[in-house]
Amino acid sequence: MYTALRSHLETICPITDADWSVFESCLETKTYAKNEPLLTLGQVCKGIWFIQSGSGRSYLPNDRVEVCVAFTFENEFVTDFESLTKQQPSEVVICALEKMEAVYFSRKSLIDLYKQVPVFVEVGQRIMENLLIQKDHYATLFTRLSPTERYAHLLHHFPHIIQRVPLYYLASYLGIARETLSRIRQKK
Amino acid sequence: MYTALRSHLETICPITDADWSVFESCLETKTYAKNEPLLTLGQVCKGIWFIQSGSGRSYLPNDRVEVCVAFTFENEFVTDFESLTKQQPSEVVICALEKMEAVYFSRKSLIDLYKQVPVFVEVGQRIMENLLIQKDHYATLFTRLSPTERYAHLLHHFPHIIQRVPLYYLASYLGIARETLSRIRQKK
DNA sequence: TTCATTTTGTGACTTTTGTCAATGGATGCC
DNA sequence: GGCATCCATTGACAAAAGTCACAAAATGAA
Repeated sequence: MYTALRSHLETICPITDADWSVFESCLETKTYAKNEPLLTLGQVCKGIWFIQSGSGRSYLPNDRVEVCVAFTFENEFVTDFESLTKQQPSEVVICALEKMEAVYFSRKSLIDLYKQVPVFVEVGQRIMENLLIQKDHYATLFTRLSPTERYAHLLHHFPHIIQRVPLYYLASYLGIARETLSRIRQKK
Repeated sequence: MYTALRSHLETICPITDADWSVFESCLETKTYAKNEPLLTLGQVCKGIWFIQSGSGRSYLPNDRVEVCVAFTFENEFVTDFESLTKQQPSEVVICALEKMEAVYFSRKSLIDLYKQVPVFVEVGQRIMENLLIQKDHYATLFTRLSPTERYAHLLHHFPHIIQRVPLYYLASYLGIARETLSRIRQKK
């Protein structure tokens, strides 16, 4: 069971069958219909999802307009990191962009796991490192590049995002108006 | 010695005198003149600095224009996280914005420390969590807010940055032209 | 102080992007 | 199939920010 998750983790650190079975007992499969929320506004995030199929969208519903902050796909983790670590109400909404099947594990079970099976501490560390580096790249995308360059960057480095995400969400993610994105795409 | 660093870490997790003395033996004081580099372009980052006095600036020298990506002050850590964790050449330059005194510890000594004194694993985890949340806020600053709002946000949440950083660096950090920042400040 | 250098501010103009309104196409539901 | 809704595109115009040129402060060194 959960072979995709296991092989994903094994790219970080080898895991023995015994260690894996401890982790496996914390896992739970969850499915979501298109547009169904994984986490709603103001809810305290209690765990982490690993997407087996489908995709997710994280957005800030605050202002008059939604702002998409992340898209997540197969073999990626999704959570509201700030709400999860501080156990405070979430400011983001996470919902299924497409019909989604995910493996879910709670923060509580993760904390226990860290005590029982130390190898997972290192795994968690590595995942957090990668998340931080990703966030940094995303931030850089906005400070350094013009809208046209931002789109070109996605096209080059993350073409699957453009293929699977509606353009009006993509525009929001890139911090530009839908119409501007339309014109950028025409020029190509 | 290094009381500022110790009390900073103790806000995260209590540390016994015995544990602290192990850590202390890894520490080294370094001083930098104004504009002196801590880390240059292409260099592999080997450690982490904790600023005791003064301030630092991290910037991308890539394009024709420098892009400031971070300012760091007393009681904050500074490093190039990506270069440090992947041990690859740095794409950012870190230099002293003002005359700086810092406590330095190497990645190598940190890895040893994690093995010898497990409490520091948790400390490291927490620091990384906070870094990730900070980065996320910075990224949001750019996707959600207009230049005027970005400046207002800094003024409200990080007034010390505005007080101590030259405006042309600040403009670069905010992703706007120097002149635009000048005009935003006039309007107030 | 004086001079040179660095940093900040202003005005005129250009370019880019946003906004509004309308249209066309696609999709899904009955 | 027909209809309604959602999404993407386009045009005209407005607003915002960038660029260039230059001036005014501020800073620092001799």
